[in-house]
Amino acid sequence: MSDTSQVRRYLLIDGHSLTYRAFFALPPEMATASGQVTNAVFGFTSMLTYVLKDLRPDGVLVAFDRSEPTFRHEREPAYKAQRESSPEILRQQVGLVREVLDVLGIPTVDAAGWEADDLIATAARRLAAQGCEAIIVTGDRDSYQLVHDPFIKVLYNKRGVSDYALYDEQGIFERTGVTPAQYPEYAALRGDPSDNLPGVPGVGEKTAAKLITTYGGLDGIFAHLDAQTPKLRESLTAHEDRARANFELMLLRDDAPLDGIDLEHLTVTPKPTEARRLFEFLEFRGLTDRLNEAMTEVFGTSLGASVSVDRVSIDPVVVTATATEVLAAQIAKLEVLDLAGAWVGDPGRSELLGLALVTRSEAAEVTWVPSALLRDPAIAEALGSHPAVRGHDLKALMRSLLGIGVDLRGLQLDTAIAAYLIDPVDATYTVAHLVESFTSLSLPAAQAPSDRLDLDGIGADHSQTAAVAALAVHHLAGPIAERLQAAGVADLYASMENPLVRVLARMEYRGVAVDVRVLREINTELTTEVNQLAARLREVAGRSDLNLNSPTQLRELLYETRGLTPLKKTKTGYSTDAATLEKLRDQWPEFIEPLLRHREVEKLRGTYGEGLIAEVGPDDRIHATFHQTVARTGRLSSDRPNLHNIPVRSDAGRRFRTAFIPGEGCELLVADYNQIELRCIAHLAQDPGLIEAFRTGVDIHNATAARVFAVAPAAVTLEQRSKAKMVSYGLAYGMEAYGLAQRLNIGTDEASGILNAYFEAFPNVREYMDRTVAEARDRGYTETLFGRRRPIPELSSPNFRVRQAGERQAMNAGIQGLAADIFKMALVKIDQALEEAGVASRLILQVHDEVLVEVPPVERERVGDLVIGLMHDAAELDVPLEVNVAWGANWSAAKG
DNA sequence: GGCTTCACG
DNA sequence: ACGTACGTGAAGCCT
Repeated sequence: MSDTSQVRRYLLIDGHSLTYRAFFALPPEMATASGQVTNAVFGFTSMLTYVLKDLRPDGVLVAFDRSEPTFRHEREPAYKAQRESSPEILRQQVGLVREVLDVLGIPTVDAAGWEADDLIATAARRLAAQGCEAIIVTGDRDSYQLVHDPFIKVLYNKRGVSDYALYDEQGIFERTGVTPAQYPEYAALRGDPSDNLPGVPGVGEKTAAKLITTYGGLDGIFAHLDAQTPKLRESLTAHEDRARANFELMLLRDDAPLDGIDLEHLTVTPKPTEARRLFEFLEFRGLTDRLNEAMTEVFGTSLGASVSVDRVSIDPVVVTATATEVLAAQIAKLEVLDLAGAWVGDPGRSELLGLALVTRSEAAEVTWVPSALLRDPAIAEALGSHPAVRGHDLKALMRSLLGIGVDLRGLQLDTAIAAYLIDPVDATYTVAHLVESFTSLSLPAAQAPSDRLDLDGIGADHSQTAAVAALAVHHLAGPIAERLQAAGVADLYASMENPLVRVLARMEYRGVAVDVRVLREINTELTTEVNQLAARLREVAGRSDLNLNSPTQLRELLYETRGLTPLKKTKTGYSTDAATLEKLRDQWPEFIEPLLRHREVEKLRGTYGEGLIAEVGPDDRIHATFHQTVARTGRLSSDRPNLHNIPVRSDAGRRFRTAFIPGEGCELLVADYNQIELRCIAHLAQDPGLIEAFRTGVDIHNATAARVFAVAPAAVTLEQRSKAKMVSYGLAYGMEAYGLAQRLNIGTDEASGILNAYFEAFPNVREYMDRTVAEARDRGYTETLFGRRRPIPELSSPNFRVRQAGERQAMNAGIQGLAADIFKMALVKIDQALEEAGVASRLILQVHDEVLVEVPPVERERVGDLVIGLMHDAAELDVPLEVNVAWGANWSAAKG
């Protein structure tokens, strides 16, 4: 901060002049995603940042011209003269500059009929009279005349946004050859091109300065015309009136009204929340940080306070009955329980060190509870029964806590999931991000080692990080809950996503049992086959060093060495994917056939053989993580490993499913929805034909084929049925004739005929697709029956291709999203019912429209009925939801 | 880290 | 003239 014992220093900024400079210094392509051009406002703000940091003033005043026509000046400064051409974009940005100043709490002034120059001159002289230092920041030279040691200086913007010169009297003299007081007469003679002011022809900088210094001023010069060369004398005589008029114009007035401006107290008091919002809108990321730093350094008032931990209280390492009772009682009394876990490694997977909970929000007090203490029954119970738990990505914590006997049942708000519902496209749901976008706070930078708490060496900095996260949640909860409401997704959150967190945590915690011996056996067989195939392929190719996993090498071999006709291109070259190879097969069957098989087997070996074995835990179970905030349609996703893509379509691949088994003493129940997406389409489109078909329970693809190909259901051929099936599924994705043709290996004409026949048979479907796209375009987002929203900004893209992709996404989102919603509701209900029934059966896996449940034989009938019933009733559509159920000793056996 | 390929619904 | 079916995650190659 500025040293108050020194003379007080103020910056007087010419807002128009600098905005104008910035506008031309930066490219007009600079704009926000929404299209607002920001070059001038960015440049101005950047200049402001530089000058604040460099000059460290005690206060700032920014003056603007009033837009009304001036009564005094006939001349128009260049930027005004060009208003018609640079126009709207510049004018808008002057408005934005004023908004920036407003949120920063920097005083501004303007007055009808007065130019910024005059307001600045007035302020500068008054400040000087009080013994203060005034530094005028401007790109206009008029202000040179005000320079007055040691009180008034000019910081002149030479060019760009960061090139300045600071002039005192000496500086002005060196720059112009005259004193500040002589500057108006000097400028009257030579003119000011940048200010649209013509001077006396033949009089440039040097002559003007020489004349002024020799004769003291215009009067002296015109009194000694005879001393000049004939040419100069002639020009001066001819333009005396202009020079005299220029002089009048150049003189700045110092009697402008500074209404409401207290020059003694030009304080800067930012409005942090509004500032964050505005800078967010303007997309000033790095600049915001620099400006914030400057504001903090110079004025000690930052744009946003950090989340701060006043005190982390540490409970006794030695667990005494009294200590735990006290903590448990304290937890029970808290109205909300804001908490965050800390792990050595992966959240939810590695060992939980403990958790931080906000015990006194007013004092930003956080209590650190090490894991050892969490095992205490009193504390476990207090945590488990607390009805209003809030946190960020609490599934990870729930999963860890289940491992030490704590069952968090009272989740009220998970900020990560709430943020996902508010904008499922954003994809960055870290605590720090949310704090940035939902509050005016920020997260403190990592603590220096010396600041670390000493918790017996264990988890020292982790506890601090968790403490900050818990407090961040505390600050986030309000704003996020508000936004959930505002976005219309609060009900969806409360009824579906919130309860689902614990359901998934329980599934992850339990995991799915696998028979590792089976996995190894499959893997060994696959490895043998891969090796044989590889040897054969290298021989056929005559290349012992051929890497069959390298698309580059295959490309070279197939298309260059062997000269096969390339069919499809990728970004980097010709494609060698399976569909392409299939078509090239006949050109070199003895290589391509084993290559295709090699691809398949190598994929299975690498991804599933090796991959799954590596994920099996010491309990012989696989504990994947289910992500609730990833898929933009509302689906779940799975990783480490991905249990959503275990092979089933090929015989070789399906074998992996035999390794997925029920736990000891259980059977495996596998239940899935029959044709759920098609049923969603039938309901959404309200298509009588489709609805009828589903209600009567006929083979849907057969019925569809009968209608599309106009034959009796009994006369439908297998080929017709498979075409109809392809069309039905393609629909949900917005497939076009070309795509259908590719997949059915038929001509585009035929494909187009089939599509048209489909839409004629089921007219409401096409109407639904059109309506959905139109609605999404209007609103900017799609919405499922359950109120799940998905923004589709692509719909307003200027790029045709991108826009078309957006249309397909819009068509698909309502369908895939509705199916996902239905399934999520079913999961929540099933888990809840199993718990209420007090049975030992557990959900262990879900795959988009399929659930796996471990069931002890005695519970078989009860649990089977319960699962079928709940899935069937998960949503009320105009078509029935049909559920297939199968039982087995492994996932494959159970699959019909 | 981007690209290609491929496993699933 | 161009590209062409939605949504995921994992592995291996290549720069």
